[in-house]
Amino acid sequence: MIRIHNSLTGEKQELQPIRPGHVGMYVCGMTVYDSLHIGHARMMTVFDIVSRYLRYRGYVVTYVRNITDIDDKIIRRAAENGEPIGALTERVIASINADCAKLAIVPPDHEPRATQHVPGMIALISTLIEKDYAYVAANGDVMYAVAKFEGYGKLSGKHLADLRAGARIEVDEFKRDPLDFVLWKHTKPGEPSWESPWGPGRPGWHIECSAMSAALLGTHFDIHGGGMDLKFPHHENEIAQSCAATGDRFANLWIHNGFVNVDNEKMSKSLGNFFTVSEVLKALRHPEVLRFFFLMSHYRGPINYSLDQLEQADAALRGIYTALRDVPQVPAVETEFTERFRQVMDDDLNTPEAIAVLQRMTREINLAKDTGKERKAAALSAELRSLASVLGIITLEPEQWFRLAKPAMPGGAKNHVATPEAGNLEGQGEAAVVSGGDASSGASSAGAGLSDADVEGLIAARIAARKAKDFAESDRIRDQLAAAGVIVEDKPGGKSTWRRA
RNA sequence: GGCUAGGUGGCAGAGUGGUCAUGCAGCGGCCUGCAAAGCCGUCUACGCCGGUUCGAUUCCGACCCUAGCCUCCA
Repeated sequence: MIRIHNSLTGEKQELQPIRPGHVGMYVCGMTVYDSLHIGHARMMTVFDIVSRYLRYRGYVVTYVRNITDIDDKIIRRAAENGEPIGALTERVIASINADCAKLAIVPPDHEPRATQHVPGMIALISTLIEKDYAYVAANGDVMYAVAKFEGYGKLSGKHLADLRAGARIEVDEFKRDPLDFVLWKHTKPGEPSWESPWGPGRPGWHIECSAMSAALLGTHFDIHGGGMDLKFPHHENEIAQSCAATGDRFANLWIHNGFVNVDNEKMSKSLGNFFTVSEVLKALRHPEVLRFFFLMSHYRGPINYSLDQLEQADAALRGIYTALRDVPQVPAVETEFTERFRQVMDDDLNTPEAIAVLQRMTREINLAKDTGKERKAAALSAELRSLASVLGIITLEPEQWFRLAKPAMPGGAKNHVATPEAGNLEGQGEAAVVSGGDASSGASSAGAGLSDADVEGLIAARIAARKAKDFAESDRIRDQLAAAGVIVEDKPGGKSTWRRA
């Protein structure tokens, strides 16, 4: 039984798919005017885990994650850049897809774009007007009449009266109620527009998701997700639109992921504490480190971004890969660890606890190796890899992992400056991090620059020296390797392995 | 002001009404030519005040503090 925290009720509830065995999930994706930052990446990773895990548990999942490709910010950015809107959005979408691929985020089944669903939005707005939930304001915009919808505020726990009392919104003379929101914006000079019964214009943000989810998942589906900040007003408004228009229940379960903070504050451009994925990946041995960092804490809580945290993720991964080294490949067999893994993941996707299970397995493997139980070590390793693959980690062969060097980062987190507002799409072409399959990788970023072959040569020389009991020479070579960022580990039987620091 | 999350050991971060989180760091051992890695052992916890209870970090109430939202935001 899988239980998930439902933002609508504030409690964990059992996942009971509307269609047995099938789960429909809609997640609010990106407005594509700038590259992916690590807050977005966490959201992507969280819902990637949800879909991966549900599939692992045997459900057929239809995962929809939309792309908002028409919006004020996009129009403004395109104008600033002096490029067509389509060129901007295509470029940004490509860069986001590249980042997601590095982070092992499985592409959703559908990535609808708002501009492809305008007719559906127009139909939805027409219905809302017919049912008297919406009206055409004097300025030509179509507004949603919030007061007409009885359940407004249920998701976010807000009351209309409180919202009005605390309203800091400038009073818009065209609105009947300060809380009413735009469904359709009448066209303004130089902006893209679509024909509609209310004249040329473009859709408001909230209606996009109502239309796209209905088009791909129907009017009643299982899971709706997104970032915490979308709870109000975006998701509240979606509910108001969809339920009012269709009379159906919309989403059963609402999942909201927590934020990535920097110095315990939300990342934001105004604070200048904003990190793009491509920038962060340059400081990491492998993108898996960032993914692991996200998984180290529960998806609903906030996480504080720091290089120190990433170091810990790197160290934790090293520990797991170390156990998997020099273990023969055998078929995976389920044990009590698998059972425990499912138990904790079934309980609201507890990835930190799932990682703890992997780490307990790591110790068991090491112990088995130390006591000569190689079959047991191999079996556990296979099981560990199998479980890790559900989380999308431990994707490399251990020897590949240990040949990757951690890029040199001068200074600490403070030197890890925020991305400037402009120009952070530059350099998308250069790979920030070597990929797992890249054989000749690693060496260049280590600074002292020993190739894998150089290292192997020195290791062989050192083994010979040790065999001859020339420990002075042996230690000299080890120091030489250490200076180049290579750590030697001697094994029983006169063998040695190595890894890059 | 309203709403929503939180406050756990040096750090990160789970969880539980009375035996272990886990990782990093520390300390003591084993192993090693010496290391490294690994293994074993070990130390520093549950914001504050009441209440329920044989017993609460875990349940209830008040309080303090932090973050987010209430305007576009993953």
